[in-house]
Amino acid sequence: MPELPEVETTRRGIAPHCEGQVISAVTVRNPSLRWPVPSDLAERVSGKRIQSADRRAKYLLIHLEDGTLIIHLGMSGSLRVITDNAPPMTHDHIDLTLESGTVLRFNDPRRFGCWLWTDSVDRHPLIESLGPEPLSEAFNGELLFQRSRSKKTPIKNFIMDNHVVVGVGNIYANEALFKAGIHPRRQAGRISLDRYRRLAEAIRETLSAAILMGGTTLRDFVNSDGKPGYFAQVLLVYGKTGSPCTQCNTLLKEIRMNNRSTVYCPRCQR
DNA sequence: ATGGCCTCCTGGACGC
DNA sequence: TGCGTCCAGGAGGCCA
Repeated sequence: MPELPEVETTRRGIAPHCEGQVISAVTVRNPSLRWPVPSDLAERVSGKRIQSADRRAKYLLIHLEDGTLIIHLGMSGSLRVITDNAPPMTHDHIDLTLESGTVLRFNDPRRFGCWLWTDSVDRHPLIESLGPEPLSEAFNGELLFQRSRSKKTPIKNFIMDNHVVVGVGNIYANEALFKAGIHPRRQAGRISLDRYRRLAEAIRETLSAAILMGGTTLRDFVNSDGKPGYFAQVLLVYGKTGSPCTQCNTLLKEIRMNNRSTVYCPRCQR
């Protein structure tokens, strides 16, 4: 799935097409997503003007006059801008038709994504308890240090916890820990402030670089134009088990953590 | 409260 | 060519 860079890439792709537009129709072909698509979604949003296409964590927030569409792409979702009346394909579950004729089309083979509507997004249970954005001023080494005291969970699990910091998924957790030289299994509560400063910087750098390259496409991520992202070409550890470390030539090792593939350099990461 | 595990679902890769 | 198995970018919810 789309991790934060892929969601941000999607947001930037759809924003110019939908901001200021009025929604003229909603077509739900399959409401069976992670949570059922609200049966009154069409009447909630039809005729409403889109104020902005925003993002919080990996949620796309389509702000309307009187509420917000909360969209998550799950593991396999994509949102594309359709301008040529192309017919819907398999797994094209939802169309948002705009007054301009442009269609925002949601495709999600695994259906782990969601489409919800709320009139108070800041108090929505999926949104209100999220940690800071990794690219904001509020996110830094001090924050990670403070929140990690007495935590026994491994550092990789810790930085993937949305209550700590949002938007760090499996690929970028692996990459950031490698850049910061921290072993993914190290206990979060036993890492120094200094090392947390390096880690916060590594997370920030990794995510920013991925956004600049349009996200990571491993199998099937496409942006709003249906194009892949290019960050996969510069991954340092994820998907590179058995390859030599770019720093020391030691062969990269793979372990499972929470059933997610975890790749690291046994020499550089302590 | 904390941490770890399961689960939702489809499809692609791989081995036999 | 076909079939079974495993794996995948998330993250809420449940259980100990």
